[in-house]
Amino acid sequence: MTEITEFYKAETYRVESSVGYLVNRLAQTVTREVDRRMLDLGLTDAQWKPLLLLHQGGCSTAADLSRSACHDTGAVTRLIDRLEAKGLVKRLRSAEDRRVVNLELTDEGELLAAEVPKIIVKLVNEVLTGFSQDEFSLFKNLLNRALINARAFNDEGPA
Amino acid sequence: MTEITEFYKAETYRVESSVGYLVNRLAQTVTREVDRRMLDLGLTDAQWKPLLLLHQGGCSTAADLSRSACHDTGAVTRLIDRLEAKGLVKRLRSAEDRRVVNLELTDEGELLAAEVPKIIVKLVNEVLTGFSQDEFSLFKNLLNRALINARAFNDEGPA
DNA sequence: TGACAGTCACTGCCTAGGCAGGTATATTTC
DNA sequence: GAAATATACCTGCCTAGGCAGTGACTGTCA
Repeated sequence: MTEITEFYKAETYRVESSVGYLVNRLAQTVTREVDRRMLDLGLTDAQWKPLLLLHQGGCSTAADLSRSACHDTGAVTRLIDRLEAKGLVKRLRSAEDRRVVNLELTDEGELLAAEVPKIIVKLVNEVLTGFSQDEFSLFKNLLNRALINARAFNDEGPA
Repeated sequence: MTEITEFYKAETYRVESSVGYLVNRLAQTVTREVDRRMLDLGLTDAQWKPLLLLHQGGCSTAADLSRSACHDTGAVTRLIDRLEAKGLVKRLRSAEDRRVVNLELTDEGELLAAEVPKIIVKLVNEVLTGFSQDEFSLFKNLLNRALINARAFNDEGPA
């Protein structure tokens, strides 16, 4: 087990000065901006990801999507409900495995999905304004390492 | 206006390889772990922050909390409803300004709030396992710069 | 003083996700 | 082939937040 450095102490902890605060606020702020820029497409931040995953072929069922986004399957069911109601996704019961519902984008869904990367890429590049290539790599490296540390919790499970 | 580097391109964009993905996943994973560790206290990730802010004296009204967390005032109203229902917070209509409802922790609320920093600090330090002091500083610096870039969107408003 | 803008808390309606439980179907194991 | 196990999807109930609109109140300024 690696040594744990005391970057923070309970006695002097302040919400606003924490890394956790920064990470959450960054996610919150960007999410909100994505929502705003997706308004023209009639999409939300939660909806563009499954749309793009279906478009790019990485996922084809609700189970795929829930694994891919680390979301509850119930949440995904309802997310698909909303996408289906908007006429962007079709549900097709699989013939091979009758438990499975295959998801397909409608023509309109495909059209929207194709627009998504342009918006997202533009925004991410803007958020990284002023970053050098080295800083960009380092940022990803640090985020990745923090994520790996955090993920370890899930695996350990309750003692 | 600073130059914007094309770290990502729309044609080759993949959800899983994006910095945005890392930031969101990190926030999501840590949030879920906080929820788990707060179970004993009967708190959620959303609830420990207002509790601590009231405890430390940084906030004393719903408006304070909504500004502090960048949340909708409606969301805060309902968050306080839940904290009040748990017997952790009291609402006291202000005499000086009768629009204002002053918030106070109950005795039980104070007790819980005092436990919160221990849990949070332990978790954050664990997430930063393996980080050097330099990396820690750099991480905060990069997050801060990204956040400042992202915040600029809100200020600009629609064109 | 009386209109007006701003602030505070709240409400209804929406999207969104977690958890627990249920049903149908597949797969594995004996 | 029957029983146990796993998987896929769905549902109800919960917390949670955004947006728009409301009523009560305060401060300002003509």
